[in-house]
Amino acid sequence: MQPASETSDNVLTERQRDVLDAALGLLVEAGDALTMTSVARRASCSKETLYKWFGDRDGLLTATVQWQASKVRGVPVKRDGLDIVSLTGGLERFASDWLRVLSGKISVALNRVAVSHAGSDKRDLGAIVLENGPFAMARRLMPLLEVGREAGLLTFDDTEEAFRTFFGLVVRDVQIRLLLGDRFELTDVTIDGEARRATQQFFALYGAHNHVAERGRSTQR
Amino acid sequence: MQPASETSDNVLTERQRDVLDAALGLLVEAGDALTMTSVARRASCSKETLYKWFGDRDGLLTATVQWQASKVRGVPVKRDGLDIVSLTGGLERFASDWLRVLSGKISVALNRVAVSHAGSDKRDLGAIVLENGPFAMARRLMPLLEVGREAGLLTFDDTEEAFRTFFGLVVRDVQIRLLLGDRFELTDVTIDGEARRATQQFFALYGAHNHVAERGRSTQR
DNA sequence: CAGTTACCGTACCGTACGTTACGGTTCGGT
DNA sequence: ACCGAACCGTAACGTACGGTACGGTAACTG
Repeated sequence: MQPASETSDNVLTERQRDVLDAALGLLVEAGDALTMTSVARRASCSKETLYKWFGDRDGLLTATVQWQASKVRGVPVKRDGLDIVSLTGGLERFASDWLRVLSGKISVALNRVAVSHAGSDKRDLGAIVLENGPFAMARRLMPLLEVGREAGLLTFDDTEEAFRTFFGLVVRDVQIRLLLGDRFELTDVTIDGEARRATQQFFALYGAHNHVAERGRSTQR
Repeated sequence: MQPASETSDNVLTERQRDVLDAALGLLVEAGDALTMTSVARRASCSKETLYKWFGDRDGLLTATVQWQASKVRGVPVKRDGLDIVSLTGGLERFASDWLRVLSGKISVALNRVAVSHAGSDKRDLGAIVLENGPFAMARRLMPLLEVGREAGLLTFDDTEEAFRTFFGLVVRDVQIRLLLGDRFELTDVTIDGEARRATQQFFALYGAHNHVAERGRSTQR
């Protein structure tokens, strides 16, 4: 009765991973119109097996989202950068990677299905995407920000506040426009430019020895 | 064959508006699980009438979204503020209104259904929401920004760039978290604080006679 | 080799829901 | 008073899809 994918560990056979990859592809192509039959056909497996492994359709969707999430656990940002140059580079690389993932077909498809299922009674895909999206980003970036503060390069009281501002400067309206189906030209060079701009603006707001940062700081909280 | 709602004008009888209000309420409560039967029952009308007026389910959804959009055409921002105080106030009020709408149940429900239907072959709800959401905001705010620039209070080359940065500073991760089902406490006082912070940070980046603005400007585009 | 397990392929069942059809009622126009 | 249009309520139809059952096959185990 308990499907194997219920366990928090990723105990998936290679075959199961193949099936989930097929489901992922179908999710990207067909969105929420994905059916159990189509997954079975694409993965060359029987529906009975799908139900045995994943319980029901929701379980399959959940396992698919978790499977993708487990694949994108990015490399942690290095904290060795104590000078302004490496901190800037770290932030820029971070923003660049982030925008690249965010604008990918898989990310858009996953966020779409999670949004449409949010608020449902059953397993909450929104929480999973939230956990492996924005929250994971925060967990990875906030230590870097604090290292920058300890090194005297950044000035802020609330690390989460600073992160969320960085989020806003990087993402802006890109994600919501992609989710709403706006055709969006995001070349690699554009993304790098966006990352550079966001990082510069972030330093303008939170850089140490900056009268603007002092002003902003006095009104925080 | 052509439903009445196909015309770009809002030629809706009072009865039709009542029906769409019922559909709107159902959309907020049940999300995409809204059924034709439930709308007919809630609005005390027959399904035959729904099909005659709106063509099919997609037509009903489209008309509902457009109906809500036609209701929120906000008051245009006054452009008479040429001094820094009224410009700041205008931006703050704008940001505050925006966050309030964005975090409302209706907005979340509409964005949810639009996101889940985006990329569909038929009528594109995503385009409608995009047009009446972010794009409408841009059309309303960009003139104000340009008035501020002409008055020597703001400095930027690309108005749309400036607007998108303001967007990022105001919205940050609020909308995506709401869409993904994150429980979010947004009291009125919190929203006002956010609006004030975003406006201050925007002035820090784009305010005239600000060395930061000059720096940022030199790297734009 | 017999038995068990795991799986594929397919056929099948039940139901929910979009869509249509129809009888009955109200109401404005003549 | 009569007619027709518009509309309500409900029943009925068709289908798509989630979920289940079952026969067949290959591999593994004793």
